[in-house]
Amino acid sequence: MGQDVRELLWGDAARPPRGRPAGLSREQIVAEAIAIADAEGLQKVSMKRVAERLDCGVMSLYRHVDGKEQLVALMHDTAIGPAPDLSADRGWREAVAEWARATRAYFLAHPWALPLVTEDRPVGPNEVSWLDQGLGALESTRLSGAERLAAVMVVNGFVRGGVQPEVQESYAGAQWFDFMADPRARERFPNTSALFADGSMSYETPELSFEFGLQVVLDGLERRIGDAA
Amino acid sequence: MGQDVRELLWGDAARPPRGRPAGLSREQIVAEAIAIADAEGLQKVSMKRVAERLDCGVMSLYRHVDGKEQLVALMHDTAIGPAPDLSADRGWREAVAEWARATRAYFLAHPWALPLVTEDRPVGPNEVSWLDQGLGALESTRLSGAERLAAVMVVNGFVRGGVQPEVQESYAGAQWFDFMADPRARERFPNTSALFADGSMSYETPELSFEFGLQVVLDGLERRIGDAA
DNA sequence: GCTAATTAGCGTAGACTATACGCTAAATCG
DNA sequence: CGATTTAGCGTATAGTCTACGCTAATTAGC
Repeated sequence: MGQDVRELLWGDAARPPRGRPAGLSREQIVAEAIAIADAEGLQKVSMKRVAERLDCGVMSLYRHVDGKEQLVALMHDTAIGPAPDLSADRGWREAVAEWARATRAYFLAHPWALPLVTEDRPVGPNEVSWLDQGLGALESTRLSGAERLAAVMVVNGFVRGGVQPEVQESYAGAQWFDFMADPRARERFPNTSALFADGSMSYETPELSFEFGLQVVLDGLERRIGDAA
Repeated sequence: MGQDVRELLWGDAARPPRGRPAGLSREQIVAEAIAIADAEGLQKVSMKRVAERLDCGVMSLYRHVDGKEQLVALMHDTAIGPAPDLSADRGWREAVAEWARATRAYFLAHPWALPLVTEDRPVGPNEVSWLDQGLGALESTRLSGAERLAAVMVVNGFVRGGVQPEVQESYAGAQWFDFMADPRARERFPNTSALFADGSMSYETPELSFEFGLQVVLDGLERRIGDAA
């Protein structure tokens, strides 16, 4: 029931008019799974929990979804949705910046997706549309295909890395305090403890850090691109 | 037995001379877990498998490790090891480049660590040393503390993002082919399908993509830093 | 050397997972 | 009215992690 990439991609649903009509739908299942993940985290998403929410038997889910792996992949592709349209004529720099900000907004809205995208997993059509828009943002430049791809991955990697401390307890939390509390930390981790001491690690203004990093990346791209479009 | 950060950080093992002596050690357990992950992937690492390799009962592991979560955290911190010493006087640019290349080498050697580092998890002392060295590489610059931190995270994010397609089947694999095989792909994902058509997505020369991205990031940093040290 | 204290090893059991199989119910087609 | 097709789902199986409590091995103090 639906590992067919074609159906997932192009929406050739083609509901067969024979047989018992479905009460459940894949969309409902995925939506409920996303709701659980948003509220309680990805690891609280189990087939049982999803079935309870939909008031159906656990095995009924498998009529609409191949298994948990596919369900999780669908969660991501559904939650991220189609990429924003960047075809406006603002020039590549602002287009890439918008792409980066939109990506960041997604991970802030659905923090559970962050570890997910690093996993080896099937890619969905919406995610492809994001890649496509990212590449499109660089269309006006004279970068080669491989360079454009590399550029999108630089931006994407930067966004993910920057969002992580915003989204996860451990980074901003008491963890650093434990490390830096020991007096020997000054000797062993001098740079980190200095940063910690002056409050630079508190992540109180994540937007500023993000914009700083973004401008760094864009500056680097601009130098490689040469001219602005 | 040992969620004590202190012991983990500073090696204050302080084996108590009373009681039955230990036949197992945390180091052995972690080493065996790493061996499994290297050979078969992280998800093949179970307490049972580790115990089998060590020829001991499953619950014996819990005398040396708090639980699976801590074990996995220890795997990463042990596998990555202490950061390379970058205190040579090559200037910040080459120091950051070395840091990035070393980070990439780690993920290539232990691909299972890639999804791991994106998870919300306890950070270990070796990982802190990497952060510290990364910050140290930028010591000669006039960047503020927060900016240095942001810079390290840009580089780190870039490395992770760039390594992912090198390490995972799905990215270089038949997945893209499925998407791009359909004639409608040209219309819906024009930029991606163009890249796919001319072979730019085959990831045949990952080093080149990596170096391209790295230079982009370094150029961006250089512009923010102004002078080279 | 004996006893108490301390620690390591680990078997059992419980509470979770995901999912393969096969049955039953509900719909349409001929 | 069958025959066919599909949906819903109960049961059972094979995993997972780990809390608890017992036994064994060692040392400290007497």
